[in-house]
Amino acid sequence: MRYSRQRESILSILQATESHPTADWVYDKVRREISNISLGTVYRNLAQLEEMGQIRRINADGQSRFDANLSPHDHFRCLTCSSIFDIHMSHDDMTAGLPADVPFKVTGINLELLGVCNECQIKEIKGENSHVA
Amino acid sequence: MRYSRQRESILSILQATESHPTADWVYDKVRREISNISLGTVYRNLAQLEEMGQIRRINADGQSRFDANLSPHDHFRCLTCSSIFDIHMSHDDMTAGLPADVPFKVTGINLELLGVCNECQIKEIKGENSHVA
DNA sequence: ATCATAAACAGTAATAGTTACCATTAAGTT
DNA sequence: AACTTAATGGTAACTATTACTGTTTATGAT
Repeated sequence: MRYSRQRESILSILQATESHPTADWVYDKVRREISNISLGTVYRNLAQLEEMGQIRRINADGQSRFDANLSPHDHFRCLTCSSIFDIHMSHDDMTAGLPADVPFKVTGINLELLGVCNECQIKEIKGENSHVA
Repeated sequence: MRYSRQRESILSILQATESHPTADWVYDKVRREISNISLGTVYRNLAQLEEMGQIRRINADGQSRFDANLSPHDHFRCLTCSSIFDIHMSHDDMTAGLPADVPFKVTGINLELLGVCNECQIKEIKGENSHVA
């Protein structure tokens, strides 16, 4: 992977915020530094940075949001305004005694495990989908 | 809410599967019963059923998936083929001793709390966003 | 049973977020 | 400095979803 000013700028913008921004928000910000940067470049680099494990993708409603904070943590998402807040709490605490001191009205939990299913692992061994991401 | 054959059909299709289908999959299925049903009708009804709490929406990658199984459970999503599987396990077990007997290679957990943030609760009281979903 | 009302519809157009394409630029190597 | 090719900017295309509009239909009242 070759260095690029665009990617560096995108990453540092993400690292400087705690707001879990969308690609569009990043685009607006990075344009102040690189005025003619293309939106496609922003998307491409966000995908690459995710692939390299330098940022996390959160998919809320219809949009991706990005987070450069790699310390293990979870998120609270407001169903009204779509804001995302960091939650630093053990999963046990979260599901057991749900937040009393937290200014959120929590109405639901989405827990999702990610990985590779059995069938895909088998195919992987057979080399059948080396072409799949 | 008025009865409609279309909505009934959509709901019963969802209740008959464990595959967490997309709107498009539901559309294909329901067309076998109501051949001229419109895709817009499928989307509208899925949104209404969700609103009424009769189905759950799961948002994976760029698409919504739907689940009529209302018993509390979580999901495993394959990063390769996008399949979603039900996980019936306590959150404690899930995050503590992660699945050993399960045929998934688990590489990540997304836990997301949903609800209404402090700011939105205040606005709600003031009646400022009665127009917001 | 007929009628009136508006919810729900089918069909289509429009939108939003994202990806693909391609000619040009520039990072890194020789 | 010349070369190779990853990465870019600009634009077109694509996919999932929503909005619009005239028509149909469920349902409650006459």
